[in-house]
Amino acid sequence: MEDDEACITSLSLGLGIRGGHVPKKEKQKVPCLDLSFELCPKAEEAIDVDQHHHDDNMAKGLCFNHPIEKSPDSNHSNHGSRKKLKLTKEQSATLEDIFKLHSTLNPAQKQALAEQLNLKHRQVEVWFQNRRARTKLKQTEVDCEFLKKCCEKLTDENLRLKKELQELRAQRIGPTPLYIQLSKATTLTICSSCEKLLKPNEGNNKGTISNIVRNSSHKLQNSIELGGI
DNA sequence: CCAGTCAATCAGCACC
DNA sequence: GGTGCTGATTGACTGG
Repeated sequence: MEDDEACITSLSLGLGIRGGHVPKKEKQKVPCLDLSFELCPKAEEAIDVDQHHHDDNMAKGLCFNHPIEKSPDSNHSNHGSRKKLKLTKEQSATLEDIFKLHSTLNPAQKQALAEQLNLKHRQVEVWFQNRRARTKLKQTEVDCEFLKKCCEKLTDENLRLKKELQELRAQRIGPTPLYIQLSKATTLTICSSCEKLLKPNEGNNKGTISNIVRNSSHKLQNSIELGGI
């Protein structure tokens, strides 16, 4: 794929920027790496001392990730507990840099990066997997927080608008406390200006105080709904 | 079917 | 000892 080439170049650039002082190994042969993967830790250590400039971890004996030690059939422990690889600052920084550019890598890129960092292909793969998962998790948390704030704002706004509406209604109606207690349904059924809603026998009661209040309040309601607010 | 990815989970380690 | 971070494993899913 043409992408491979381009991306490998960018990987190399990334690494060049970050770890300029680390010379890119001249055609570091895979067999060499593979050999180390197949050796038991001690044997590998011996070879590493000879062949590789290793990082702090290896110097401290902290670089433990060996497939032979954790072959698929030997589930967890060959010899009790496993040690955990801790990436060096430089390794982490390089991985981070590249992750910023590409959150996923193709196999060739992973291999190239693994060789650059003295890691295994699988380790790079796992690192990117975890990084993606944790980035996603963080983003989800951020989104969640954002939505929570939005919800709070909308609730406040809703409350504020309700209050405002209530105040406006009270102002227009004047000092008649009856109106506030009237439900929309009630005002609609009794309104004289809205003939289709008017029940036939309600005409008789038009002149009562309560109906006058209801009528006026419904007229106000209509005007508010139609264009006022 | 296989390789790659993801989600869930485990587990070691450092820090408090 | 509890907790957070992070490397590693496993199983399910998916596209080619």
